Amino acid sequence: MNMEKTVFQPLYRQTEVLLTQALKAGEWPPGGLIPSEQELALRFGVSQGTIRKAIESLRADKLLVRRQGRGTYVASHREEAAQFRFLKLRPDERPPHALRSEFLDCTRLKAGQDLARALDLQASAVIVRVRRLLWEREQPVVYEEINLPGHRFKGLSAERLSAYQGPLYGLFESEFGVRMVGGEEKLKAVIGPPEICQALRVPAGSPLLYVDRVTVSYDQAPVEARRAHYVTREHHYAARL
Amino acid sequence: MNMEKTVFQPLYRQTEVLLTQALKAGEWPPGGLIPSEQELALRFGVSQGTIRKAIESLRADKLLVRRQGRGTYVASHREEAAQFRFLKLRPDERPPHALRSEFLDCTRLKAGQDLARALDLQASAVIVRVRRLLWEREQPVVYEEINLPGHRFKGLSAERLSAYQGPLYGLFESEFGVRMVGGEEKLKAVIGPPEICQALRVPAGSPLLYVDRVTVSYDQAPVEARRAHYVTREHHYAARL
DNA sequence: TAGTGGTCTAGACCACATA
DNA sequence: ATGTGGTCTAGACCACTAG
Repeated sequence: MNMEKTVFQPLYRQTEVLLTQALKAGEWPPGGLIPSEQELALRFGVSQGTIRKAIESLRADKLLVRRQGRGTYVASHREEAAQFRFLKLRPDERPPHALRSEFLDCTRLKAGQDLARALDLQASAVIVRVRRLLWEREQPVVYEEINLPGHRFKGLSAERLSAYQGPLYGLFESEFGVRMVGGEEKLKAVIGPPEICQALRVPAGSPLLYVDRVTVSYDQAPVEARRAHYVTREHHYAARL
Repeated sequence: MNMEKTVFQPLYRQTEVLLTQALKAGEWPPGGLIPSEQELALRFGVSQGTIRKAIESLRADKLLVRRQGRGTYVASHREEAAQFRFLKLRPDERPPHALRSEFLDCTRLKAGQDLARALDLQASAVIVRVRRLLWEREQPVVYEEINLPGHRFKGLSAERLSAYQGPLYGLFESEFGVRMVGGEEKLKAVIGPPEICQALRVPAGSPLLYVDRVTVSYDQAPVEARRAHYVTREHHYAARL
């Protein structure tokens, strides 16, 4: 009988969606200040407490950063705190520190079936593929292949990559307006392919940690498919339960 | 309102601590109902809103489960929802399903330096060590060694383990009053040791995913050190960013 | 119908940053 | 001194569950 189920969404969820849309539209730049609770409450026609709950949810998802006395900011990959959120490789003994990036090449090609599925594209769509090594001191520890939808990364080139200082996702957000907000990784232990072992300066046949990442932007839209091999001889992948 | 300047903690944090202590003391059993917000507010002398915030924090940490119209319950490892929180190995293609446990042995020995440090014990303290295989259908996929502080797991034996049906952490919480609430894992890709490859029915020299877990109970006290080898030929370790 | 948690509001006051 | 977010309270009403 009662076929119509109420599609009830609480006000603070609706407000959260509106805020996310504003973020997605780039209404406030990464690292920028968003309006105060009072202003937002007025704009959306809800109480301050409701706005607060919506903001708290976005803060928990690391889309916003709150600073008492100063205001609420759009999270940015350029901040110190965000550096180790996406790279979970840590030295076994020493404290972690930033890795140096060496770009190998940057090419454009057709996505193909697998990547098209991962990135929610047509198999004939063009993607940009970046390959690089990450070095810790004089030892490479990561070899990775980064695949991006071509239409969202138009001017990306080897020169532009090499010229940029800082985390890759920082470049993506400031130069291409694509902000990575989350992702999933699938890990396997594999015997490293010969050419990758060579690039990583480890003996042929060494075990490597294979990491398959799909990174998403606002609304969980996939915008990056990354396949990496980690050297875990003196490092480990850190996960929380 | 007792607010010391130097050690200021908001009221809802203090309330959270009190609730955690009650949980730790076993005032309400796992799976059991805790008092309503009204009762707790009265008991701790704070408003309902403050109690709500404390409970929400514990719910986010998966120590409590709330059900509208019914009440707030102590989280339990026997519930369906908690099954895959600690084992992140998933089949590449098929949907995940519960694994069968085969216990190999259960022995008592001195902790030694490494385990003593991980479990916060004296090196001379006695630990219980359980070794087992986890099977998916007719194929073993996990070999693991589980180390527990002997004084908290007095009657644990091979017979008792084999007799119990369901998740291991369910037995720990109901039989020994030790509830696992979180943990950290360190992952490495390794060449499987011969005896472990043999137990897992994979060729000698196969790459395996080595997982070093430290599991904690209330107040982040370590209560388990687990070393496992995963077969990732048709499975992967799933992680979120 | 009674009791639970879930949502929403309004207002007061505190802590912090900046000018 | 002003404006921001952070905490705490009180009360109203809604949604869900169970007897």
